Amino acid sequence: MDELSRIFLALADPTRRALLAQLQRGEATVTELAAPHSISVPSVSRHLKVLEQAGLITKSKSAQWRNCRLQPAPLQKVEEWMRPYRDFLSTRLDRLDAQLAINPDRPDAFTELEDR
Amino acid sequence: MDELSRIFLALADPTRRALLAQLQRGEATVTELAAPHSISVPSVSRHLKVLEQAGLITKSKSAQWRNCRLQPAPLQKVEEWMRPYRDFLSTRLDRLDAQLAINPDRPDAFTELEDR
DNA sequence: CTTGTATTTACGTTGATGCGTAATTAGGCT
DNA sequence: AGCCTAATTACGCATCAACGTAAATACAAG
Repeated sequence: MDELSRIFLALADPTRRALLAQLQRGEATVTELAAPHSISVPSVSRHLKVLEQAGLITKSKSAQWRNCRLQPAPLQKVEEWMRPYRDFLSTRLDRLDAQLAINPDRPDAFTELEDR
Repeated sequence: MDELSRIFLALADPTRRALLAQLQRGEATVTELAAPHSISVPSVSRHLKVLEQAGLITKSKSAQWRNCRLQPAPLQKVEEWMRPYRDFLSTRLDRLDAQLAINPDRPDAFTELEDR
């Protein structure tokens, strides 16, 4: 399992994305994070483990509490992976818009023209 | 299954990301997309179905061929989802303010935020 | 040392995922 | 019609993901 797959898989769950959203407000313990959810605390703990193994969060222990904190690196990796697509799709859309202004009946006649 | 989960789940597979990378070069049929991979054509067809249901590609049929093409909307949705995280993680002062708003009585709870 | 709290791990179940092979649908061609 | 190619769907199988309950671990305080 490569790193990007771990990151995307971690993000592919609404509960885990909600946990990340909670952590935007600052650090939080496991029970604090579990409170707004209807699922059990062990389930939240497992979700946090997935997020941790994806590098999206880190846990620092003080006594029996684990303070969870957001980490920026994985999301930066996602940005890097997306960059060529954003460049490609933006230029492609621009050219498609231009083509639609000229030939509104054949928007797909433009596809093979693009080589990068 | 919400839309973002479908998108992230579709991206959480190396084969599917490789298929998207191939489509950066333009349209391609199913067999063309399957050629560089060691898996079977039906498996690639199923992967493409996942990508299609996530909105990442569309298929236009001409005769018995399906021309697959990249679609920008889902990746833009991912960008939108990531934006608040990028803003949050970029500046340390924001984190400090957020932490003070949540835990005004425990100023030492965010001392770890100052490293890095 | 015992109790209470926070968290993780174990266990069993359920549903989803990924794969290859085989069968099926669909279109073009002679 | 018959045949060939492209693509999807059906089937069986193995693996993995998510959940709750229950047990286990870790730590602080009485």
